[in-house]
Order: sequence, then structure tokens, then C-alpha cells
Amino acid sequence: MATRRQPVENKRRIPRQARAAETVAAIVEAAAQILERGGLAAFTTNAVAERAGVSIGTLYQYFGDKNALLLALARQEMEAALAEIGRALQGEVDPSLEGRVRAMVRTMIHAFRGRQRARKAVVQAILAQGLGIELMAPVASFIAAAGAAVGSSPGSMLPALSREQLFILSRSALGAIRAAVLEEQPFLRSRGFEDELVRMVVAYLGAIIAAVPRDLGPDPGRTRV
Amino acid sequence: MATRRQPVENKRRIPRQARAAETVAAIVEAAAQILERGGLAAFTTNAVAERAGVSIGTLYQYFGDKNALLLALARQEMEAALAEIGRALQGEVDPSLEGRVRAMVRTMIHAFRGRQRARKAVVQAILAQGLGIELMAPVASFIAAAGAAVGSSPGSMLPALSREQLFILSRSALGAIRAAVLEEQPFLRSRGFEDELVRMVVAYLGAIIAAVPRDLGPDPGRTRV
Amino acid sequence: MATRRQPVENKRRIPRQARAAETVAAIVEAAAQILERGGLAAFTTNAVAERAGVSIGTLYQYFGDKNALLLALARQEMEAALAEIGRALQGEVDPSLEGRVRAMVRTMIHAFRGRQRARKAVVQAILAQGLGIELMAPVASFIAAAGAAVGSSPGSMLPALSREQLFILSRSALGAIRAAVLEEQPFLRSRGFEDELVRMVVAYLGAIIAAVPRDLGPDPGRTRV
Amino acid sequence: MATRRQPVENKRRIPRQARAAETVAAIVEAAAQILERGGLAAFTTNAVAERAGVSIGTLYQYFGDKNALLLALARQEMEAALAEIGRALQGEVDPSLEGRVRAMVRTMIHAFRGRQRARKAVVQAILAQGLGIELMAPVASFIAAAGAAVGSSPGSMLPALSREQLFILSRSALGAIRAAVLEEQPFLRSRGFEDELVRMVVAYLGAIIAAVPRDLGPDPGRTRV
DNA sequence: AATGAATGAGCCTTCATTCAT
DNA sequence: AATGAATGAAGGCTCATTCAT
Repeated sequence: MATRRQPVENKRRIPRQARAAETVAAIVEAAAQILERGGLAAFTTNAVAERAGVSIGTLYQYFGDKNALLLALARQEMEAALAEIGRALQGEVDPSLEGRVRAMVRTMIHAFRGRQRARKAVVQAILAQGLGIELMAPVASFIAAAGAAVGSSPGSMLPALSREQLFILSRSALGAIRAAVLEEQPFLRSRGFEDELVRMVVAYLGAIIAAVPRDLGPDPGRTRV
Repeated sequence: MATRRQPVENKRRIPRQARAAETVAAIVEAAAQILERGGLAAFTTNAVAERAGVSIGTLYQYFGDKNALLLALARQEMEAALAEIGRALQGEVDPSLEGRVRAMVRTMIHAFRGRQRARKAVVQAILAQGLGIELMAPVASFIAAAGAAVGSSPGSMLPALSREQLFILSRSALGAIRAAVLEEQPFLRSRGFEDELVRMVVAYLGAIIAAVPRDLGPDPGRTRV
Repeated sequence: MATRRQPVENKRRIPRQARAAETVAAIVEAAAQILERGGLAAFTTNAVAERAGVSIGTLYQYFGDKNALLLALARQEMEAALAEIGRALQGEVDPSLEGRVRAMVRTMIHAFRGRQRARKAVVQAILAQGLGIELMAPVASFIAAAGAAVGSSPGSMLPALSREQLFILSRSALGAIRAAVLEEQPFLRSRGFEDELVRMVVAYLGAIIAAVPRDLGPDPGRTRV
Repeated sequence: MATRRQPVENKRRIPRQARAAETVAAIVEAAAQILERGGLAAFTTNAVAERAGVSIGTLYQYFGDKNALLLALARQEMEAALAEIGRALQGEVDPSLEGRVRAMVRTMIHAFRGRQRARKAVVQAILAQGLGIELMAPVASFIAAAGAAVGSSPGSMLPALSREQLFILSRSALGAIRAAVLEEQPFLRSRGFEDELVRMVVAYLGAIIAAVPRDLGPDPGRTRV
């Protein structure tokens, strides 16, 4: 990407007026469109500005550099996905563990509003920038919170999850989804794929629960995020 | 970015002589070193040629473009890892399912000869090029073969794996390892991380086996690669 | 020249402001100067940009590639020459056929503002690019128009010219001039050379006129551009 | 072409043995084929050597540089064309001026064994190298000789031709043919085109003859090559 | 005589970013 | 706040040519 600076966050100006907010939204939307159509190769700041209908200078008024724009898009979609999951969990008819897991998996599979190419490009770019951590942090928190909620519910046997367990829980399913996105696997949105992901996660959680008595009682060393 | 051609493989000349083979090896090794020290940003064809002690022209004699070199490095390491796994399975003292899984997981974790930065860079680049499929194909074949071997062993209950199961099996564990590499997680090489990955895979395999009687008997629709 | 693309015209941005127009003019002028001094070998985009006093990026802002710049220069000079011929025909004291022909020949000989090396380089490059047609089209049109004007004048015997006649008329004289330029013949600007060219063209026109009665009367098959 | 040296002639070794002569012929033929198929862009020394089935080193054994090879090809074809003209003039049934002119024109149109793309490429390259003079010299000599022969024949009125006349005579017709080749004009091999070229040349010669009495008597200043 | 691996100067081009208006 | 012309570092890549074997 030949970026000269790599400020993780680099917003120059917080938009305070309605017009400015619209401009920012237009730029982010333009970025998504460019990515969707032309992939990472077409994603140049000039191209985004042009499609957004603003000058390149205006783009830099709101996004300190190319990365900031990419990150903003990624964050926006990630937050939308998490919010979606939250809604799904809330309104879920099936309150069982499997029901909850399925709701989460399904939402993650269908994230990014169906813009697969854009999603792929964003994932590629995020990974290429080494910004994966940033974006995964909220996911981990979310899962930890969900896990804690489940674990603390009356009849649950789910213990507090270790750092490694949390990591694997969030990265394995998401990693598989991600791989399917990057490889453009046709079965990404199939029921079979979803079923297997759910099976894997549920099986893993089951194994964790089953291991509890042997491994430990309530342990202060465990992370309870 | 701005790649003009994307030939998956782009070797120009097959080295027929000992001297040429050495040159090729030197170039690939130089690439790994450059990547290890300076990451993707430092990975320029000129830099690689210089470190390899050959002219840029010589580099292009053997690698059609920058990508071909990257791919060659990735392939070499991937094959080395698979071979390593093969050896590990062969000489494994513990022939149990968990023993086998652990051998595979451990090898994947320690792949790329411990050059983590180089590994990260290669993964980033491969993903950014959308070349993930190419590299994962042999892994999937390998796992399918291993799965088939296990499944056909006398007392095994492991059925033939479906396409989706195969995918998830190979990508979830590898996806988690990959994420740990990209995020430079400190626990990557820890015993705890390995344990959890093994637990996840074993649990998933157990769930697959448990599901067989209900789902289906021997089914010709299943992939038995 | 190792050109990868061959877009006949490849202007990136239409200059809308006075400053931009000046920049473009400066670049084209610089190109002519570089060509005049160092020939085709010295004609590199970086050299042109430097002489023009702009950055290489600016050059590419207005000319999609090296070729586009070359073509722009060629077009500019070609159009200047045609305009010059137009003025010469207009103000010509000698309205005879020979007078007109001489005016045209003389202007073509002295085209390109006397910059013979630049002219040679441009011709070479244009031919090497296979772009000769593009540049000759307006000349053919011009000659056709002139021929038609002459032919339709009261006492003229000049018939409408066929495609082949038009072609030969425009290419033979110009071809001889071009050859003299490329071969750097010392007599290029001599009176004797001009005289002979005029003689050739006039003789050919005379032959065409003489042939009319035998060949055909007014014939709709003939091109009257 | 980025040539570093430009030795007009640069043969390294005169082949004295049959095998060597075959090799040289194979290389020249390969050059013609490469040119015919891929144009100037494909004409690299390595490509020619490969097609000729020899190593690049061998190519350089016989041709000092790329130019020498190009020139050799051009010469070979040019000489073939002149020889062809000679034969045509010899066996010509029509001994009139027009008959002779037509024989010459026709041969020039059909030169290069019908390999139009190769011819075009050679012309482009020759012009781009500024080697036009070299190749045209024999043509001029030939025409001068032919003119002298005609002029000295009993009833002929053709005077010795001046340098400029010779030049125009050879370059105008050939220039028109050349332009048709470069522009890939479809009528290149048409009867109409040939007719007009003949008409032009004959008309010009007629004008020269007609001018003799007024201009000069036998003049020592005239070139009688 | 032939081979072909190696050379390397240097070209074209991209695109993130700045700043005067 | 917005504009957009201008910047320029930097990188991928070509190909004629050499020379040790």
C-alpha cells in the first residue's frame, strides 16, 4: 500500500454539523462501493473522493489518511454486525445455548450487508495493515460478555472462559467464515455451512463445560471480561 | 497494490543446472529474510535481489513477477509444514485421535521455522492477493486424506466428511492460529493455546461422529477424497 | 519503448483553468525541446517533466502515458501546419494550380517550426507506434477539400479524386519530404527540391485531368469529400 | 529500443562453413517470423534466438547487435526485391517507359514475400533507427542506372537526372507504398493503386523530359550515376 | 562454436498527500 | 469548508549484451 504514515486513528476533524456528517457518510459509502466493484486495487483515495462527489481535499478533511477511512468503514460494519447480533439474541425465540450460538453465527455470516467483495477487500486490507487486533477486540469483549451472561444464568454450567478459550471461540468460527469470504466459497451462505459452524462451537463449549470439574473450581486466575 | 498481472504461477525458466537451483534457493531464502526483518513494506524485488546477491534481472529470470516469488516462498513453507505433519503422524507414539490431532495442531503452530514475522507477512500478502485458495487446497486434501485414513481404520466411527466439514475442520483451527500470528498474540506457542485447539477439534470430530447414526449411514454423496 | 498499453488518446484530465493550460503547454514545449536536442533516446517522461519545470506526477495528470504526450505534440504541429497552409492558400498571390501546389509544398517542407530533429523524432515515434493513420487523416481530408474546391471552380478540369488518387497525392509528396527529413538530406529546404516536388504534383494532377475524358464523365462512384 | 551502441554494421564473424550459413539463415528467418507475428514489440534478441533454435550467445556470434540482425533482414529483402525488378525488366514484354515503370512499381508493392506485418515492422524499425539512408542507397543507384539506361537508349529524351529528381523519383512512389504498408491500407495490392502510382511516375518523368529543352542542354553538373 | 545464466542501467508509472487559493 | 493542481518518492520490470564454461 506504500503508506507513508500509519496512524491507527487519524481523524482530523469531528464533524459537528449535519452537512459534514452527510459528507462523511457519503465518503464511507463511496469507499464501500469502490471496494465492492473494483476490489482493493481500485481503492484509491482519489477514486473514493470522486465517487463521493467531493474533492480529494475534503476527504482528507475528515480522514487523516487512507487507513483511517478503511478503518472507519470496517468499524461501521463491525458495529452494525454486533448490534445486529445483540438484537438477534434479544428477540431470539430459542433461548437454548445452540439457539444463541446459531443466532450469532448466522449474523456473522451475513454481515456487511451482503457486500461480499467489499467485505473481502476490507478483511484483506485490515489484515494487511495488521489492524486485525483493533477490530477483533470489541468482538472478543462481546463474546466474553455473552459468555459471562450465559455462564451466570441459573442452570448454566459454563465457567468463566480463559484468554485462550475466548480467543479460539471468537477466531475459529470467524476465521472459518473469513476464509470462506476470502476464498469466495459458494457454500458461505448455505444452511449446511451454518449448521456445521454451530455444531463446532456448541461441541467446543460442551467440551469446556465437561472439563470444568476436573480442571478447576472457581478460579480467580480466569479472565472474566 | 496496483498489480497489473496476477499470474498465479509465473516462473519463467525452469532451472536445469545446479547453479541455477542454488540461485533460486538463494532468492527464496533472501525473500524470507527480508520479510522477517522488515515485513511486507521492505519486501521489494530490488531488496530481495540485493540480499540474495544476484542482480534484479536474475531474479526475474526465475520469477515472473513479485507475486510468483511470494507464492513460491509460501508454497515451500506450506509443503514443508505438511511434510512435517506427515512425519509427525508417522512417528507418533500416541495413535489415538487426540494424539493425531495434537500432532497436526502443534506442527501448524510451529510452522515456518519459527519465522513469525515472515509468516505473518506471507499470510498478509497471500490474503491480499486473494491467493488463499491455492495454498489451502493441499491442506484440505491432506486433511481429507488423513480423515479418510482414520475413518477407514477398524474401530473408527469417523464417517466420510462433507465439503463443509472439511472446510471448517481445516480453516477453523488454522484460522485461529493465523489470527494469533497476525495479531502477534503472545500465547501462540503456549501449551494452553495448543490444548484448547486440540480440544476444539476433538470436540467437533466427536460431535460429527455422534451425529452419524441419526443423520445417515454410509452415503455416496459424501466426499471421500 | 516497451509500451504496455497503446491508447491512441489518453488524456487524463481536461484542464479547466488557465494555470493548467499553461502547464500543459509547458510540457508539450518541453517535449519538443528534448526531442530536438537529444532525439528519441533522450525523450523520457522524467526528462520532459524536469525541463517543463513540473513534477512527473503533473505530467501524468495531463497525459495518460508517454505516447499521449508524443501524440499531442504531433497533433499540435500537424494542425499548425495545416492552418499555415490554409493561410497560405488564402493569401496566395498566385491563384494558379501551380501556385497553390507550391504554397502547400513549401509549407509542408518548413513545418514543425524548423525543428528538424524534433520533427524527425516525432515522425519516427509516430511510425513506430503505428499511429501514422491517425495523423494523416486530417491531411487527406484537407487535400480532398482543397481538391474539391479547385475542381468545382469555374474553369477547372479537375474531377473528383478517387481514394487511391487522394492517398497518393497526399503521401507521395509528403513521403518524399518525410524521407528527406528522416535521412537528414541537406537539400530539404533547397529551392530545387521544392521545384521538383511541385513539378511532380502538378504533372500528376495534369495526368489525372487529361485522363478524365477517356476514363469517365461525372461519376458518382468517385469520392467528392 | 534502448540500444546502447548503434554500429550500423556489426557482423562479428563471416560464416565460412555450410553449417554456419544455415544458422545465420535460420536466425534471419526467425526474425522475420517473430516480426510477422508479434510486430516490433515482440522482436527481442532472446525471442529470435529461441525461435531460431539457437542460444542467444550464438546469435551474437553472427550479429554484433540487434540492429545488425534487423539490417540483415532488411537488406536481404531489399536485395531480393531489386533482383526481382531486374528480372522483371529483363523479361518484360512491354518495353515502353510505362511498361518498365509498371514492372518496378508492381514489384515494390509485392515485396517482402507478402509478409506485410514483418515488412511494416522492419520499415518502422529502420526508420526509427535512422537507417533509412543505408537501405535506400541501392534503390537510388538502381533507379539511376535504370534511368541512365533508358536515357541513353536511341530515341529517348530522358536526360540525366538531378540529385533531387532521383530522390523524389525513388522516395515518392516508395513513400506512398510505404505509407500504405504502415497504415495497412486495404487497397495496397489493388490494381487501381498500382495504376495511379504508375500514372504519377510516368507523368513526372514526362514533365522532366518536357522541361529539358528550356532548362538545359547536356550539363556536367548533372549526376549520371 | 555454442551455451545460457547472469547482468544492471534506467524507464515508466502510481497514488497518498499537501497547500495555495 | 472546500477545491484540485501539484508533488515526488519509490517500485516493478525489460531486454540488450557479456562471459565463464
